[in-house]
Amino acid sequence: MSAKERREQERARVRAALIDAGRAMFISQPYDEVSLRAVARTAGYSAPTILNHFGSKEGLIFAICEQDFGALRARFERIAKVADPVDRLRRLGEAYVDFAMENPHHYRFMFMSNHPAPDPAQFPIDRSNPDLDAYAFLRATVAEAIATGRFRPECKDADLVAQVIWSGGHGLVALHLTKGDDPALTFRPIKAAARLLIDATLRGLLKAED
Amino acid sequence: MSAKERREQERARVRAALIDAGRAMFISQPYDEVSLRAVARTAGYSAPTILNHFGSKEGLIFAICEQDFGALRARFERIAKVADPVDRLRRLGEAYVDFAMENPHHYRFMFMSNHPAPDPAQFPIDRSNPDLDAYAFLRATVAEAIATGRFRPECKDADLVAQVIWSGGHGLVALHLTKGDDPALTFRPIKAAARLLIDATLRGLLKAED
DNA sequence: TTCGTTAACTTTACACTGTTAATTTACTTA
DNA sequence: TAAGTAAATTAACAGTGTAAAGTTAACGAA
Repeated sequence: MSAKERREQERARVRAALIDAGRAMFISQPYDEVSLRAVARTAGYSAPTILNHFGSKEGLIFAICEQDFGALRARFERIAKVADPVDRLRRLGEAYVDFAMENPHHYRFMFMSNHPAPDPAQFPIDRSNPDLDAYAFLRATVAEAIATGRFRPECKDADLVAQVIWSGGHGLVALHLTKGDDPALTFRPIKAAARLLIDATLRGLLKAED
Repeated sequence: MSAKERREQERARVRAALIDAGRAMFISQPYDEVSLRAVARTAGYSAPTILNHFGSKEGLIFAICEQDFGALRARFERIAKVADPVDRLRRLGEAYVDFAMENPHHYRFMFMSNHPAPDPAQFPIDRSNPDLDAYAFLRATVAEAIATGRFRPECKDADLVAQVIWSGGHGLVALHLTKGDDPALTFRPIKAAARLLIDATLRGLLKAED
């Protein structure tokens, strides 16, 4: 093994250690309550080391999320095998809501925080590959259902339909994450709401016979 | 005028000045990019004066939002006169989306930020009065539509149905506010999406004959 | 009128934050 | 062995929200 390779391996090891330490804290605390210094301390490094590896605090959090979103991708891959595109949409919605509630801080950072899109050079997300990108997967499934004539005639635009469906799922999750503990809002169990939401949205978008 | 009254009036004047200065900055910048010191400076006071009046930074921002949400309430009051509850729901959805897009930072703070519910003593929002609270208004309208037999039989729970409808609207708005400038997501115009979303959601929830 | 009280505001200070710059340390290579 | 390089460190910067202490002015009672 060359010296350069060894250096790179060591660098990857440190990077992994920082991500692990960061994840341990980020699982239980949201983005803005996890301080770089705290992560660095638990990892056994100093704060600027994180910046050296990830460029910024957001870079670190994004790296953590990027890794853990593999779990969502894995579920998508299983769902991709479902033959009927409408069934697939249903399963997709359930998986999306489940994932968000299991990883609230990840979800919050990825879909509810306003940050410039991460540097594609450092974190390449293939937006055109449905296997890797959640929205692309949704859009492709919608397009398939449109192509096979399942949607109502006014639903010809796959992006528009996908965005309407995504809005429902995201809204349900986001409200629960931000307002779920508001005692004045008697939230119904999210599972029940998700079921009604998915059923109603699809019924409203699909042709009557479905 | 008694001295005490004069003092209270002066206090209200300062309070209004702080709110005005805060609003001017908060219109164009989100919550976390508006610093107390900056607001205080433009209002001609020192930072702790804001804390004296509003208890915390969030207290100030909430006071600003609380005032400006009067515009939303005014629209709701007009909509309240619409006879048909389903028509009312439609109008409600449109008004909600419009308001959010016209006041993105207010919306972000009120519905997309995680803060403990504001002290009810200082900011009393009557949750039971539909004229004042957006969710209460939505819920009451849903309940009326349920009572008059417009919704499908599985839609008996006004809270559940209201939360499903709210999810759609909130999700659409929230996605546009956080991801609206992501070049990889070709967002369709929000007006068009809102129309399809509202149509589809209601069609999916209402009885077929509607 | 004068004195003590009170309220409102300011200055100062604290404990943080993410980030940058300068510096040290260790290792590789010529 | 000497030079060079990469990666860590410490120190420092410019902010933040907020708490405590100090200042000033107006008020009510003697």
